[in-house]
Amino acid sequence: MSAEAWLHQLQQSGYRLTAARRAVVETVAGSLRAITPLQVYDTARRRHRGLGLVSVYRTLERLEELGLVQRVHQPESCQAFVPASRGHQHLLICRECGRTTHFEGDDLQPLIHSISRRTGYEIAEHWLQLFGLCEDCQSRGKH
Amino acid sequence: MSAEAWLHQLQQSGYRLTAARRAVVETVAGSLRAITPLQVYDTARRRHRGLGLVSVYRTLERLEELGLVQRVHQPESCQAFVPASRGHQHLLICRECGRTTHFEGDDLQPLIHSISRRTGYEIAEHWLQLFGLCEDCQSRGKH
DNA sequence: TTACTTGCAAACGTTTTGCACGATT
DNA sequence: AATCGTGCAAAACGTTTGCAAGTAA
Repeated sequence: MSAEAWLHQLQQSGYRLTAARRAVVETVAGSLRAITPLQVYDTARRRHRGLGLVSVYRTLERLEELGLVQRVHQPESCQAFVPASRGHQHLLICRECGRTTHFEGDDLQPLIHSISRRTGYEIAEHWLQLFGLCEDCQSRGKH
Repeated sequence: MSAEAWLHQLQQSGYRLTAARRAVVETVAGSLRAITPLQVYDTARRRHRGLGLVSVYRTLERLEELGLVQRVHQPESCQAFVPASRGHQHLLICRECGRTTHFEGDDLQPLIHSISRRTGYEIAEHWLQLFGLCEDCQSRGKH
């Protein structure tokens, strides 16, 4: 989804369109990689000089509420965000560059049912994440 | 695995057995729930009054290196630890009380291969986590 | 005796909050 | 004009580091 669509959705939700929000949205909506608030700040500042780090946090929070971004959990840190997928998808993350790709999960329902029956847990949610190297980082490593 | 076995393994790995380590190990090894360093500190202090929070962090770090504990990533926070499973297992976590259960993953290899082929990523690791309510918390909720 | 380990205090990096000013609607 | 949003500064967290004193081997 494009930055414009995100901005539109923010506005539809009763939020005002400001230079700070535009800068953050335009930075994150276009990102293929998981980026941290500080990285967003550094990049978005090129679009809006006066941007404060606080506004990055506040905008990311709103975008997360609206389901437009999601936090990416990784072994080393859980501070980065990527544009969210529509519907339930799983994440494939490059350990090197943070590039993320969404994919449709195989049908995990049979497994989930079986675990639920076996353990007595009522299962509400699941995360499936794959970590590896994207094509670019593979070839970069071979040089 | 028991606290004794953990202590033994620490010693085998060249670490000294101290009151601080004993207190932390005895607290974490017996835990069925994911607990944070601060929770470990509060609990372990009952066993060893002079314990410092710093030693909790340092001991958890060692235990993680030795593969005796693992960090649990959850939507709200990624600070908690549980005793690790032997071999590759997946986690089932109670959203309410943090109780964790390990389970053998279904065979995800076919899925992983197919994603790898489709995306060009070289996949090195995967996480599968289920979130829900354990039996105790389900019945507690019904009262 | 030696080297490792400790707890304290201070430093750190990240995230949140209070607030007066500024901007959007 | 009214409210919402901003950036700054400061506070609040969780975690790490430097260090002198204490302890296991």
